[in-house]
Amino acid sequence: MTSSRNPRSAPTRHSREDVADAALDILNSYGLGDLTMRRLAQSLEVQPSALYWHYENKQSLLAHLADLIVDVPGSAAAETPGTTRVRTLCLALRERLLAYRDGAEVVASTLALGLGAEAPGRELTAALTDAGTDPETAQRVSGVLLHFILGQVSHEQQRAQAGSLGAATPTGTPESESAEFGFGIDLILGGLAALR
Amino acid sequence: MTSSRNPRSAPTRHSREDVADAALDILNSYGLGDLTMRRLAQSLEVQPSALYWHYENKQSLLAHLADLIVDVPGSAAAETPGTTRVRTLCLALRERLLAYRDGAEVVASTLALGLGAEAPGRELTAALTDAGTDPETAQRVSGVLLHFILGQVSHEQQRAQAGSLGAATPTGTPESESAEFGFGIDLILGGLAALR
DNA sequence: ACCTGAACACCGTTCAAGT
DNA sequence: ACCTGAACACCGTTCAAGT
Repeated sequence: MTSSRNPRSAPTRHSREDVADAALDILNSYGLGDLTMRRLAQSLEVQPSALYWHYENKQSLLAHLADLIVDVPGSAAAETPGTTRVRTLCLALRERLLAYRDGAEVVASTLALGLGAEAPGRELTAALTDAGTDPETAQRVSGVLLHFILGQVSHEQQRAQAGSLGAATPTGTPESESAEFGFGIDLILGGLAALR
Repeated sequence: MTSSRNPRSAPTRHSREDVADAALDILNSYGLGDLTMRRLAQSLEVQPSALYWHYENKQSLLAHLADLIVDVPGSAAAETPGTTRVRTLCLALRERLLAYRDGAEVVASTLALGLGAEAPGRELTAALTDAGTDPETAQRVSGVLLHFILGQVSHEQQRAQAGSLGAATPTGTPESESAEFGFGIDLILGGLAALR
C-alpha cells in the first residue's frame, strides 16, 4: 500500500504516520496476531525500541489505527432523510471495518478501553437525534447498533481466517453475511420505530 | 474457591477439572491478562509443560472455561410464556457472564473461533421458535441478541477494570448499566414484535 | 496417568547513549 | 528529531524422559 522501502541503503528516518502505515500493511497482510512491535520494527528496518519514540506503547498505536480505520474524511455527506441515513451509516461503517483485516477487533478493543474510535458512535447518535429521537434514547440505540455491528463483523472476520486454515466452521457466503447484517440493523431500527 | 493446596508436601496430582478450577480462580482474582499457562502452572505447583497433558493448548483450555461460565445445569426451567422467556434468558446470561471477571470476552472469543459456548445461542433460538418465530428468523434474532449481550457486557467489564486503574472513563453506575442492558433487549424484542 | 527438565522461538518495554 | 544496543522480565509450546 505504501512504503517503497529502499533495500540496503541510507538509514531512512520515519514519521509517526509512516509507522501507522506500515502497521496497517502488516494488519492487512498477516492479521492482528502477527502485528507485533518487533515485526513492525523489522518491516521498517529499525530496532523495536525506536517505535517508542513515536508511540507511548502498543495500545496507543492500536488506538491510532482504530481511528484511521473508522474515520472517513468525506462522510458528513449522504443527507438522506430520517432513519434511512442511520441505516446508511451502519452499512458504511461495516464496509470500513471489513476493509482491514481484524478491523472490527481493533476498533472494539480501542473503544472498550476508551482510547479512541468514538466518531461512529457520535455520527450515529447525531443521525438518530436528527431523525427525531430524544438524546438519551439516541445514545442507547446507538450503543445497541454499535455492539451489534462490531460483534457481527468481528465474528465474520474471525471466521474468515479460521476458515482459511481448513477448520470445519459452517461458514456463510459473503452475501448471506450481508443479508444477516441488514436484517439486524432493520430489526433494531424497527424496534426504535415501534417505541413511539 | 477450591484448592486446599497443602503447602510443602506430596506432589499432589491433578485432574483436568482441577486445572479448570485453578484457571477460573486466576481469572476472577487477576483477570484474563494474567491468566497465562506459566502462572497457572505455578498456582498448581507444576511445570508449565504439565498443563499440556490436560489440554491441547491454551485456546482449548479457554474454550472449556467458556463452557463452564455459560452452562448453567438447572436452567431449562422458567417456563414463562412467549417472548418473556427470551428476555429472562438474556438477563440470566448477562448474570453468568458478570459472575467471572472478563467472562464476556472469554465467551465471545471462544464463540468466534467456533470452539464452544454454543449453549446460549441454542437456548435463545429454541425460546424464540417456541414463541412462534420461524426458524430462520429465530436464528438471526438470536444472533443479534448475542452480539448485543456480549458486546455490552464485555464493554462493561473492561470499563470496570480500566476504571479501577484511575482512568478518566465516564463510568455508569451498576444500575444504569442494567437499565441500558434491559433497554437494548427490549428494543430488539420490540423490533421482532413489529416484524409481523 | 501424570509430571519434570530443558530447550526453542518468541513477546512488550525501558533506558542510557549515539547522530 | 529519531534511532541503536543491550538488557529485563516475561510468553506458549514441544519433547524426551521419568514415576
